[in-house]
Amino acid sequence: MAQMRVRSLRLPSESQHPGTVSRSAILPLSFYDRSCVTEIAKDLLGKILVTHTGGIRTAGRITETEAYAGHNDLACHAANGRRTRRNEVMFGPPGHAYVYLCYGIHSLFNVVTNGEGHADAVLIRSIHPLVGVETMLLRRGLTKAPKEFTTGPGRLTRALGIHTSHNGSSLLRGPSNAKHLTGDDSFEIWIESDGYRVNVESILVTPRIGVDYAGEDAKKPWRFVLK
DNA sequence: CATAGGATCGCCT
DNA sequence: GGCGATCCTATGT
Repeated sequence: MAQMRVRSLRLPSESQHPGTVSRSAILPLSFYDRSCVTEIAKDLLGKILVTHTGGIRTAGRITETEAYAGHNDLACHAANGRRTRRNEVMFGPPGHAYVYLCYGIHSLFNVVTNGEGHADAVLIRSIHPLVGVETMLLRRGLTKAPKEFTTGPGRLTRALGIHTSHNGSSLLRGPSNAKHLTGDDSFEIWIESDGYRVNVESILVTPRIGVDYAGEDAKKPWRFVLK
């Protein structure tokens, strides 16, 4: 990966949640502003997806991603340059959230990559919970933590409180300190690195899930799973 | 305006 | 492994 400039983020007192480290770095624009979406999808494994609202932080380590390669990819919403109100955000600048509703129920979270006009995105399919487990369980309507409750693209968004109203949100900002704000006014999403290293042998590569309609593109090995 | 189908999940058998 | 939930999006008339 090209050298990237990271912005140091000093975490406030809430950082002594188990699983966090004293210092993390929000992924900068240069991380998302790259042309190889499969490379970015791989690089996102091991990073930490964070949401912060009303002073409450929830976060988990990314363990599964899928790359969607814009207009050349029949599995992508922007296949053949299709541009609609729903997928408009994908054509915009990198480092933003593309959140859309799937099967009428699930909000699916993607990060927009590559330069403006290139509708590339990475779908986040699973995280391992790290911060704010109680809050995430509450959002999932659970009282006790099952083995895995933030696996699956629909379940992780629900645990993190992400929904379609966050479509278009920038991922380049840190936490809002505006605790007096409520609901979406204070909702921030970002992805950070805590230095966790992923080695190539621990990455399982498979075709993407649920894209059988995409012909030959359905066979492309663009799903990445942290073993 | 009508309608088919979807980058899923959870519960059932 | 089957199926219902649940509703937006895209597309066609």
